[in-house]
Amino acid sequence: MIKSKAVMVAGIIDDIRRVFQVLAEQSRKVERETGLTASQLWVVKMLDGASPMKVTELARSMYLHPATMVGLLDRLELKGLAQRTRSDKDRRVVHIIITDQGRDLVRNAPEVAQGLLVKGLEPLTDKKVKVISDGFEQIVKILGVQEEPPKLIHSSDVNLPRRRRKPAI
Amino acid sequence: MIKSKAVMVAGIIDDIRRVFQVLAEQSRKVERETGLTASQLWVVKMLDGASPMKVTELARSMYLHPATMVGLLDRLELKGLAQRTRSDKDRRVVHIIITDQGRDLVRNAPEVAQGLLVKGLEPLTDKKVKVISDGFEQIVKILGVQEEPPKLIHSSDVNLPRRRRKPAI
DNA sequence: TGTTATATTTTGCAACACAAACTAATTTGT
DNA sequence: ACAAATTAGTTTGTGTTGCAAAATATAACA
Repeated sequence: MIKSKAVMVAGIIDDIRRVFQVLAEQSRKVERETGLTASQLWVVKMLDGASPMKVTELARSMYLHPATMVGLLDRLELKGLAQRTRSDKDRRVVHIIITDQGRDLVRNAPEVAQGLLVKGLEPLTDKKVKVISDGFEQIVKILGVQEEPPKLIHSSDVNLPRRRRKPAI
Repeated sequence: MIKSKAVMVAGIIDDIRRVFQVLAEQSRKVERETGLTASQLWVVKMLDGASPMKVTELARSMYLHPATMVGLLDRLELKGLAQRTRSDKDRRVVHIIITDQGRDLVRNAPEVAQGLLVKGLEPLTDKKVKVISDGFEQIVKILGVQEEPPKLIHSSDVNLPRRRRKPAI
């Protein structure tokens, strides 16, 4: 019997849920092993990709509130993985840079999903991998289109603090 | 130019990361709208699928620690979406049932990813949907195999409290 | 009967995530 | 030039998640 589209969609959603579960559990395991939470590791990786970054840039890239990012950075700085520097050009902004220790960590970080997936996808033929890859791109596109507009219409006030209320008195 | 397998694998990992982001953001939006966190909503949906359920059953089905589930249930009970009943057969166990209000909520719950995906996948041909579906199944299988053994070897003590230490005195 | 196992709960802790308010610096309007 | 508005980052306060360890209460076993 051939599955109907509705059934397949339901299956996809269920699969996503399961992937979600497994990755969450994985990240908890990594946390126990390395003392770094998934969020923290992600920030470090972000910095590894592009080093000085502003607080707001980082927050937006992770869809987080700036206040949340400050907390994350506090902990990372405490662990010596990132460092804050006040900008000279504009003294309001803070440049976050990754430390050597941070880079080391990224090198040796147990790749959460990566290791599993690389190993799991290894034995498949290129063609099969391509099929999977295309499927994911499709999903990202579907989820992405819905996600972009609010950011572009008014040029990114997503996850930034709401307009400050007039201060009392 | 044809992508190498390594590049495709990297792409898949990046796509998963992006799906993760989008869903996390979605769930925060739903939380703002309904006052229910993703975890809470998920428990209610679980109960909607099979009501009465034991605390431990629920915890295991969500890969959570029983203590974590207790907190979730406290909040759900407070909101009148679930209800606890002590079993008569075995007075240690607690049966969790979903309330009418809980069922209502599930009916009208803004389907986090579901809505987006159903709408996004709607215009695609059955064949394309199948390709995507197969891809996800593959990923789940890859992530799953690595994940199963610890549960099966000793018959599921995952996420159950560790052996209690001999009580002091 | 006493020991051991099971099911749930309580307590204590750390991280995450946000909103609101605050400080300091910069830009804009007049 | 200077007051008002904006921007960047931070602090403070609140609620949720998640776990481990210990506490309870009940059941099963030896």
